[in-house]
Amino acid sequence: MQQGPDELSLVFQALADPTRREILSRLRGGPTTVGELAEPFAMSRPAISQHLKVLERAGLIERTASAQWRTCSLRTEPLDEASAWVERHRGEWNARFDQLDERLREMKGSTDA
Amino acid sequence: MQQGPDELSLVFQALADPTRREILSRLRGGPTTVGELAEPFAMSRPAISQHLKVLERAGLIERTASAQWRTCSLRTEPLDEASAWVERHRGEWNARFDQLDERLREMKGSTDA
DNA sequence: GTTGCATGTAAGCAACTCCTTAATTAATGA
DNA sequence: TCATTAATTAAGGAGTTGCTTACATGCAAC
Repeated sequence: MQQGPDELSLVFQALADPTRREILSRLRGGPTTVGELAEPFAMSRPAISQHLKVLERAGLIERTASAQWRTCSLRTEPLDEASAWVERHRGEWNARFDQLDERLREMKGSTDA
Repeated sequence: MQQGPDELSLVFQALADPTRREILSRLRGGPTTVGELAEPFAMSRPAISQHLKVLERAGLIERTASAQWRTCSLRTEPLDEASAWVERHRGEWNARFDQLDERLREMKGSTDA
C-alpha cells in the first residue's frame, strides 16, 4: 500500500509537460473527444491516452464515456491550490495581492482545501 | 548539443517536489547557506545539492559563493510566467480576477518580464 | 454474429528522477 | 603544511516517465 505524491505535486508534475499543457489549453474551448484532442500531435494515440491519465490523476480533467467516444473536460479546481502556492511565493507586493485574493475568495465562497 | 525542455516545463517540474517547494518557502525568509537549508530535511547533503541544481536550472534560485559557504537566494521571475499560465486556465471568474490583477499590476508599475 | 471504429491496456525500452555512499574540491585557521 | 569545514561531483541503484507497437475492449451498424 504505497502512498503516492501529494496533490500539489501531482498538479505541478502534470503541468510540467508541453503536450499536457496544450491539451489543457485546447480543452478551454469546451469538452473534446480523445480523437480530436490527439489529432494535432505527432504522437500515437496511446501516448495521448497516457497523458490524459496523468491529467486525470491530477484532477485536471474529467472523462465521461458516451457511446464509443470518451469526452474530456477541464477541471480547474486543482489549479486554485497551485495558483495559491505560486502567488504566495511571488515577492512582497504579491503577498499583499494574496490577501486581496483571499478576501475575494471568501466573497466567492471557495470550497477548496 | 541537446536542447532541454522549455523554461516553463523546467519551472513546473521544479515545483513538483515537496522538498524543493519547502526549500523555496524557506528562502522567502532571506538568503540561506546550503547547510542551513539542508538541516531540517531527513536527507543527505548531496541530495539537497541536487535539488538545488534543479531549482537553479529552472532559474528559481541563485547561488553565490563567499568563503566556503554557498548562499542561495530566491528568484521569483520564473514564477511570473508560471503564474500567468495557471491564471489563464482558471475558469471564467478567475479570468475576470486576472483583469483586476493586471490593473493592479499596472498601478504597481511592474518590472518583470 | 461479424465487421469497423474509438479508445484503453500491456509490454518493452531508453532516458530521467531521487536517493544513497564515497571521493573531490575549495577555503579557513592552527 | 595539515586538519577541519562546506559543499559539490561521481558512481550506482530502484523506481518513474514518455514514448513505441501489438493486442484487447466496448459500442454501433449492418
